[in-house]
Parts: sequence; structure tokens; C-alpha cells
Amino acid sequence: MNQEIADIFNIIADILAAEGDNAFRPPAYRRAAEVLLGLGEDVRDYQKKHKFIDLPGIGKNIADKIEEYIETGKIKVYEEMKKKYPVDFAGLNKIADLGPKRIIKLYNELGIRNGSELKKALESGAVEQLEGFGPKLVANLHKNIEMTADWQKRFLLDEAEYTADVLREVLKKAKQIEFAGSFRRRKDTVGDLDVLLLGIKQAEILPMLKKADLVKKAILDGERKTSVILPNNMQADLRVFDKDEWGAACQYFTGSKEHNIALRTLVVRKGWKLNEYGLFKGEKRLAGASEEGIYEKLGLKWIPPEIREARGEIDLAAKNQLPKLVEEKDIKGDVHLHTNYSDGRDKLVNLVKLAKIMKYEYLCTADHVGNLQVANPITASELKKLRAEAAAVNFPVLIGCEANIRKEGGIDISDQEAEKFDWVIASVHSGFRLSKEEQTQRLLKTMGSPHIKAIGHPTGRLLPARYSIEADWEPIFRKAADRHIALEINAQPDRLDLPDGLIKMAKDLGVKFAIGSDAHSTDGMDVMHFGVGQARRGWLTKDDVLNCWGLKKMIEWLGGRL
DNA sequence: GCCGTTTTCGGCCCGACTGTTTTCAGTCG
Repeated sequence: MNQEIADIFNIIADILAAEGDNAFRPPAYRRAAEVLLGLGEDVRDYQKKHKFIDLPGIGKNIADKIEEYIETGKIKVYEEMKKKYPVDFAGLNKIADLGPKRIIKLYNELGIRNGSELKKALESGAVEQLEGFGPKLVANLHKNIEMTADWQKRFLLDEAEYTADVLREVLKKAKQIEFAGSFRRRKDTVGDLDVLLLGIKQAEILPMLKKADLVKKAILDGERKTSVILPNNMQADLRVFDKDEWGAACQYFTGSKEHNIALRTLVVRKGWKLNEYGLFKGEKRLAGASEEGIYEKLGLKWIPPEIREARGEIDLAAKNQLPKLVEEKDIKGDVHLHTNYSDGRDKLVNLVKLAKIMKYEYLCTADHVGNLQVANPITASELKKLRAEAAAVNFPVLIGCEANIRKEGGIDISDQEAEKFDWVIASVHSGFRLSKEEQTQRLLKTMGSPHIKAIGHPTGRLLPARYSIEADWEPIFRKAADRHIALEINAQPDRLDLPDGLIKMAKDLGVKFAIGSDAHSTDGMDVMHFGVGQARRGWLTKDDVLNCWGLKKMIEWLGGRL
């Protein structure tokens, strides 16, 4: 429901912006939309324990509208706006160069309500008759309307990372390069790449990209900014900065927007100014060469990019109480690996070889078992072979399994079968569309099973945007904490499950986590850093993560049930 | 529409770029 309300707020913001009476109302609605999306739980659950008005950026007016939507499924103000402008705002807004003002103008003057009507009007020549719609803008709209659908999508982190590596190579002439934005914050999906460069001329960039055949479309090329669409339809914005601006640029373009606005509130209070070039008192530069310097001048500890989301990090930085977030080097073992005995491609001995190179201290396998729509579950005789292989590798290996959670709760193998494994992950692989109540009961019941040590990819979501089960997470998290059952943070870039908001909520309820690669071959083991990034976005320290503890302590916490 | 260690009113983050203008509006991040 959060998404539904956020969408409505964004459209209200668009319409208010187009009508243009008070320029500060639209951002208020947009901020409220962001806050709802970052809430970590459904507004209906949140409402039971808290008041919306206590959330930052949400006042009486917007709180009333949220409650109105929960009660009636509608927001009156929005319904009236829809009558006045029966327009597909969300769709039209995705077209580049088209914002609220132009959308309203197109509707008022030509009655255009959606993309296909716009296309017809462009083709008939009606649009170029409008004041303010010159030949270049019309030509751009023609092109944009065709391409927009492709470049609007969000990308998985691994594709963004690969793209960044390509750009880094092509632009290696630069002395320094940083990929800022949501990529640096390790958000689960990335819309574009913000590329910051040092020691190179802005005018050199577009030619270098063109020479490397990386420009599908040049959007703009100015004195301080170059924007292109790359061949994979990802947008890259590239900007060059000086050495004494570098930290300010990194800070500014890493965001998030909400974090930066909150930071600027502090700055304004001191009578200073903060932009992408530095922190200034009048003309005097107080800081700018390093991010640390900027935060320090503001009386704050440096804040890791992953938690710059205006979720309380600035207050804690002021009090020097930021958590020391988990790092990739803290990971002591992988806890979710498939071998060749289920649907993995590699033998245990090869997984172990790589584990040693990665400086792990142990591995936990998690081959599929059971009878619910699973590719090639491990058999009893294969389990014996795997045990023998594990005994031979001279490296600590827990032999585990990934069992399926039944529709009615519990897992699809018996207690006797489960007992044969050292480590049992229970995962939802079916029944994604059960009701919220059924889903909640199903997970609660599953956690009553005596052998389960972890819940795998708990929401079942697949990115960039597919199903995530609906459940009332609070009682589930409470039971996980109580029963010493870990929640997995699945590091696959198309899962990153749990999502960050739920991680934070679970942590606050005392839950412990296990970051698993879910690798199906040695190649798949290198995704661990994505899982660590996700854990950091959920404010986790190494104390929160089982596989940062060492095997002995982890087993103790699990109750020695091995 | 939100918010408060100058304020319950009067502020609100800030700059770049393009296109359509002839000094600025709209979009974007």
C-alpha cells in the first residue's frame, strides 16, 4: 500500500507543480512519498503502533491523507485532480524533457492525455504550433518518446558495476574517478551512473566515449556536465572537478537527496553554503577537498554512503554514535552454496579452493532438498558422498540444505531427514500470492520446526521489480530473534533479500543475520560484496551477522544444534 | 505543506543545461 500512496503523492506533486501557485508544496508531497517507500513496513502495520505525524516530512495534512487512503482506498483531493486532469502523469513524466508544466499545457491546449496521443499530436504537427514548443524541443520529444521506455528502467547492481568498470577503463586518463549516486550508496537497483572525474578536461570526455563506441545518445555536453545514454541503455552523467572541490562533489552527488537536504539545513543554520564545489562562509572555502573535512566542519563524523538516507544518521553522526558497519573483510564464511549434488555446477573441492583464496575460514553448503518443484534435490547416497568429500578437503565445511517452506507452513522434509544436515535454510519457493495473514502464519509456523537455522531470501522478491510476499513482519522477526533463527541476506544482485528497510527493522528487534551468496558455481561466490552492501544499508555491524563471528561462536548461538 | 537552539510565520538546497527567448522558463539531478 505504501507504493500506491507514494504514487498518488507524486502525481499530486506533479499537478501542484504544474499549477505553480506554491513552489514548496510539490517537494513536500514528494518527500512524503519517499518517506513512505523507506518505511520498511506497510502503512497499515505502522499505523497500529505509531502516528504518521511523527515521521519526518509528514505533517497533519499529509498524515490525514494517508489515513484517508487506508480507510477509504481513496484520497479526495487526488480524485478531484484526476477529474480536472484525466492524464497519465506517471507515464508522460517518464518522457525526457517533459515535466509537469508541459504536460498540463499539452492537455489544456491539445487534450493530450497519454503517450500515444502525444505521439499522434507530434506526427500531425499540432505540438509545434504551441507557444514554447520550438522545433528542437519537438524533435527531441519525437526521439524521446521512442527511447524513453528503454532508458527508464533500473539496473541491477552487478550490471552497474560492470558498466562502471568499462567506463573506468575508457577514462583511465583521469587521475581520479568516483562513481557516486545510488551506486555508491549500494542501493538495490541503480537508475544511472554519476561519474566524477579529476585531472581531465570536460571537453575530452564525449570524444573519448564516442571513440570507445559507448555513446548510444548524447543527451547534453556542457562546460561542467556531459550526459550520455550508454549502449546498454544506462544513462551516465559525467562531471569534472578540481582537487579542492573533490570531496564536496563526492558528497553532493552521492546523496541521497533527502540526506543532502537535511545536511543543508544544518549549513543554512550556521549561515554557510554547501554545494558541489565546497562548503563556504561567504566567499571563503571552509572545506571541500575531502568528504571527511566537510562533515567535520559541520560537527559530524563521516557517514558511510550506504546509510545516507536521512533515517537518523545525521543526529547520530553529531553525537559520534554511528554504528561501525559490517565490511566485506569481516565475512568469515559463505553460508549458502549449492554443489554439483543439487543444481550447482562445481564440486565441493573447487568451492573450497576459492574459499581459501577469499580468506574464508569455513563454508556451509545448502543443496536443495525435498519434493516441492525443485531442480535435482540431493539424494541420501549423494549426501554420503558429499560428507566424504567434506572430510577430505581439510577445511571446515558444514553440510547443509535449503528446504522449501510448504504452503501451510513447515518444510517439505521430515525431522529425521533434516537431522542429517548441519545447517538447514528454509526458503519460500512457492505460494507467493497467499494472503498476508496466511503468509505470516506460514512463516511463524515454519520457525517452530526444530531444525531450522535460517530463513532464506525471506521476502522472495526478484529485482528489478517482481513479487515480494506480503507478511506482517514484526511478529516474524520477534520469533526469529527469540528462536535464534537467522534471517538470510541473499547476496544475489537480483534478490538482495531482505530489503534494507526490513533489515533495519529486524535488527532493532534483535534479529541476527546470515549473508549468503546462493552461489551455484565458483563464479557465483563473488557476489558476497553485494550482500554486505545491503547489510550496511540496513545499518548492520559485524555483531549482527553470524558469518562474521567464526564458526564456533555461530554454532553456539544456533544452540549447538548441529 | 512542513518546520522551529533566531521563527507558530516566513522561510524552505542549489546549480547546470537547453531551448526559446532577448532575459528566462522548464527540466533534471
